[in-house]
Amino acid sequence: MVRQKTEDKREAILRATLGLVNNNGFHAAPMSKIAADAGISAGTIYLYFQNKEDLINTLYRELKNKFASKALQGFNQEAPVKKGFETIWRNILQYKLSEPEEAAFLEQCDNTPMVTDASREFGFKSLQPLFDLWERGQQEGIIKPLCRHMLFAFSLFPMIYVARVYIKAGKELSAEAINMAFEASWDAIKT
Amino acid sequence: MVRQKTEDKREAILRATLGLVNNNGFHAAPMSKIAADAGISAGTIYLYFQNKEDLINTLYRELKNKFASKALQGFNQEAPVKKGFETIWRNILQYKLSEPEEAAFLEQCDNTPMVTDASREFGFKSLQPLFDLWERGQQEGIIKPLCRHMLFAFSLFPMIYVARVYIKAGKELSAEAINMAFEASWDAIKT
Amino acid sequence: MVRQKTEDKREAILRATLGLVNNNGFHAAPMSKIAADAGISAGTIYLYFQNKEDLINTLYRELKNKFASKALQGFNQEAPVKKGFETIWRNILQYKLSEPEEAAFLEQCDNTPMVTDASREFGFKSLQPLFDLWERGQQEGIIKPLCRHMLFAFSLFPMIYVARVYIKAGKELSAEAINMAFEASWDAIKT
Amino acid sequence: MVRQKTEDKREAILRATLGLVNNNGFHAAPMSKIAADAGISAGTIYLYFQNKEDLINTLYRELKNKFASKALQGFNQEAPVKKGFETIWRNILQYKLSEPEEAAFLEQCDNTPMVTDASREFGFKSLQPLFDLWERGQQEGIIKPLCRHMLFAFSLFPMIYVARVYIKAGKELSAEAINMAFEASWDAIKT
DNA sequence: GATGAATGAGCCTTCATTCAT
DNA sequence: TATGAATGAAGGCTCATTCAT
Repeated sequence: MVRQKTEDKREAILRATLGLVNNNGFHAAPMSKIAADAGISAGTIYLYFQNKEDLINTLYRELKNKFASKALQGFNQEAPVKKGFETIWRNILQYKLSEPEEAAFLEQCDNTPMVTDASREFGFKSLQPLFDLWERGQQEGIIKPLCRHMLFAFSLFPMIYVARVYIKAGKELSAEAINMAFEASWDAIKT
Repeated sequence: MVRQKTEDKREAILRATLGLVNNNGFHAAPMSKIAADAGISAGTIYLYFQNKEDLINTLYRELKNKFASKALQGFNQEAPVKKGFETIWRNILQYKLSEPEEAAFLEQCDNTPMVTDASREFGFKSLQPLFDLWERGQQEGIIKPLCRHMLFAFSLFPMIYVARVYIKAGKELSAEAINMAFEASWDAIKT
Repeated sequence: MVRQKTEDKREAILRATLGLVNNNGFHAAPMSKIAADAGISAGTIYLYFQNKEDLINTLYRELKNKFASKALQGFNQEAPVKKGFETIWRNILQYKLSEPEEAAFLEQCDNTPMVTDASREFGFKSLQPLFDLWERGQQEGIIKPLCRHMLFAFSLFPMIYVARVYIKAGKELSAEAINMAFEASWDAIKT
Repeated sequence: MVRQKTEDKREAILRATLGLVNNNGFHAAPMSKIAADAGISAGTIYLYFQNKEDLINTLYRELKNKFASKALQGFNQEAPVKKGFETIWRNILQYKLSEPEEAAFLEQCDNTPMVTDASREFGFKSLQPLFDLWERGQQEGIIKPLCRHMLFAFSLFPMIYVARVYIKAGKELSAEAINMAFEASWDAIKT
């Protein structure tokens, strides 16, 4: 069998990119260093990705996909609103804590022109089931009649921010603190 | 008079930097363009700042200072906790809405290695009076016993995020929406 | 059969090269694109040609050969000088008009260091019968005693240039214009 | 006085470009080598020219200008047609022989996509007085009713081609040969 | 203080060529 | 024979910074 472009190499490039961008931002992740970290030659990257923008956006989308699938794990469309929300909320926190590198990368991407609007839109849509849940909650009168951006801002952003701070400081979040944080999140959006 | 002229130039450089970084991120703000926008020569920047990092960090700190002074405007240490919090909360929102350029710049800076940790720490400390207020609230049993990062995340970050989204979309926030947002913020941290 | 297939591939490579070089010049004809256009793998080219220079020079020589055989079609060594010259002159024009791609390629090659002097010399020699004819004409006192380069320049180059201009503009050359052009060519070299 | 971008440096860059392109074609004239030959740093070129295309086109236009002014030297609008034509014809030959480097460069440019159509058009227009002369000749019935491309092809292209061949071979053109060549040129276009 | 021409390291990307399969 | 993934040396260009004026 003819040698195939190995999935391994593609993965290595993506992983190297993730690591370098996380360490010092996009400006510290030149293609040459990515190649070196991936253990390949610079030109090889272009066998797997069209250019740097494509590489970054591909990584962004793959991580967003992974993030969404983790976030929705065990989520039951028909569960009560609060229960469903808690599932997703804890999933997301869990992701942020257990995959801090990926999480940090995704956050970096929200502020760089290297990531296209299309990619960002794609990322946003990955949480559609959560938005549907909120809408149901609003119809049931359980959730405040705020737009999804507001709801996101009040119930998820804080936790994401907190996770980042804790990760950076190397501290641990106690189960109790997490419970309180969830209650705060819920309080913020419930009617 | 000479002194005046000199101050002008410094200001012009800072303003040009703000504008360029905001438009397209750090990578679109080369020193040469900053100089051009400021109406001076490239070399002149180095009479006022050691290098690019110094320029960015200086701007960051100055804006943080301005932000803090606006945030604390009219704030009375001895007012009731909720009242005091509301004052600051509305001040910050006001700042985000009326100085979107500066606000956007500060947020950009939170994700770039160009801004040193020392600068970030400096920025955080500028809101000390708010942290003191929270502590008093906790002693009075009015505010949840969360760390300041948590409290910040739940009561201020959401509003900041919302303001950004609205600014970007060019929409206006109704007084009513603002009121609801404040209540959500307060609900999130009050006991 | 296998032999057939192999010849096919060689031909496909040469044809792909011709097409690509003609469209945008040598710099737009990378080996990878040639391979793609020929429907083969990049490495395969090197089974048929030593390297790019060899490929280009081979194509150049083959086209020069084809050109010469067309140019001399129906040419009779013993015909009167003017008659013989007219035959070749019209053949060449015909070639330039009916095979513009090949003609354009050959002209491109006259200005690139990719084609060796040896190849160019080879190309020049392919018109030996015409040079012999001119020499006979000079001995008969019918043709000006100019060197072959001069004669070529005055009687053939102009027509080639004109054909190129017309091809580029997509216009047609009328039979009358062709006749006039031939007379001008003849006038230029006849005594 | 503040140091100015020296005209010298600009000239050095143009001269280096001319030399390198002439030696081995465009592909042998990388910006880095041009800079080295000009005795400056690579980045400096970009202070004088926007990019490589701009550099090449600028050089092309400057040489065309120089060429045109040499070609029209001593040309008198009101002289008899043949006389006027001879003046220009000999001027052009003189230019080709005395400035072979420049001439060779201009010819290279006619076959590269690096030179824009606009530049080529510009170059063509520089000989307008000659075209006017031809038109007058046609009105007077002295010159064949051919389009300017044809006239150019028959009366100037050959001489240009010859000059190139002689230059390349390092031979000299005798005054007699030149006279004959002129007569051939005139014969080709006169009625 | 102020200038701006000059630098040169470094970036992204292309492409002729090789070689294990 | 044929493949095509892999290479790595260039190439064009940018930009933070310096320094002679």
